[in-house]
Amino acid sequence: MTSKAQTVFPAPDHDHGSCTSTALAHAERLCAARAQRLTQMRRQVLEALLTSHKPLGAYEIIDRLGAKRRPAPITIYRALDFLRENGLVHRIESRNSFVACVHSHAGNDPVVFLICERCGAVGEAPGGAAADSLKASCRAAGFTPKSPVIEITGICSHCRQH
Amino acid sequence: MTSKAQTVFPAPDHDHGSCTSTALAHAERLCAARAQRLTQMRRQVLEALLTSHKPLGAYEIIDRLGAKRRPAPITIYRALDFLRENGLVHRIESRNSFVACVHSHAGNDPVVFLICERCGAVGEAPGGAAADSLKASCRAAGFTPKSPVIEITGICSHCRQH
DNA sequence: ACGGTTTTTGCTGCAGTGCAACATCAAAAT
DNA sequence: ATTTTGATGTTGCACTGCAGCAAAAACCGT
Repeated sequence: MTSKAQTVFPAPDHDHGSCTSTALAHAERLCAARAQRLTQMRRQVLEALLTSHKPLGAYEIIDRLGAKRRPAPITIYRALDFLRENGLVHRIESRNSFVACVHSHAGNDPVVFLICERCGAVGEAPGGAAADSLKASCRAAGFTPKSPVIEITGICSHCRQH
Repeated sequence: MTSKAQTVFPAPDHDHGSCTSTALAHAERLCAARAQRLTQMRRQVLEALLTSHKPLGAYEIIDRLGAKRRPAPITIYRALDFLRENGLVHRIESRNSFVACVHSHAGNDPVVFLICERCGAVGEAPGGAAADSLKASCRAAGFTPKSPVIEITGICSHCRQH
């Protein structure tokens, strides 16, 4: 079961470097396939999110690539918009912050974000099962759903053990 | 089925006045029972949310009670904190705004917010069924959940018909 | 009614979020 | 080569949300 939990919450000591470069390579392939441009700026923003492995706010992102010249907030938001449109980044609504997406999402099943209060890590759990009952609730209310947001705060498996 | 949908999305032409005063009376009873003080400020903020029947941001709330003297944002947030702690108001995370709660929530089942993109109305659907599968997802990830946030954007029953 | 305590509100200031409008510059299409 | 599109830079602004302190109001025991 530990192995299963790790697919959602990577161990704190896992190989950041390799998972970052894997994700970057995937982003490049995906953009190439779609004729979308993964520019310097966009790549840097994605990279900042990948290496932090936690949700970051716009200003935190600026701080992390601010060595040379600090881009304005709007620049970050535009890069984030692009990355979100291409499914490379998610927005955490309850935190006004953003995380890099590590999976390839199966179909358009909604994702459940598990947000650790202690360490700030965010895991993505499959939401297929919950989606069915949510759709039923929507139907009962005569509501036509578009994008479901499911965010759960709590304590992650690693923090739990201490 | 229309009657069922109306329990989640009240008809645009329903009797605001009576549902507002009912909710206010309920708030008063609840605060009295808990020895909590429903002060002028708090009451006014709740009233603004009830009469609007849509989510409002802090500044919008200020505008609605600003006739006489405009309270500072912090005053509004404090009133909102109080109202939320007592379950009279919910925060819509994906909008940074707040709605008055119209039901008595059964137990601590999570609520599903259905947010209409067209008219801005927010309905509260029961989330008991979805909660079970979400809890299962959490367990599988070794995650101990606290407060689930479920918000779904889409088109409500009334807007659908036009 | 009095003073003391607690709660609530007012006030100032600040950091972060997020967008609009416009200018500039580079790449792609014609 | 020219036009069109897209990306970034710049300025400015409005909203969100809280910290810290001071003043005012409500509560309570005597």
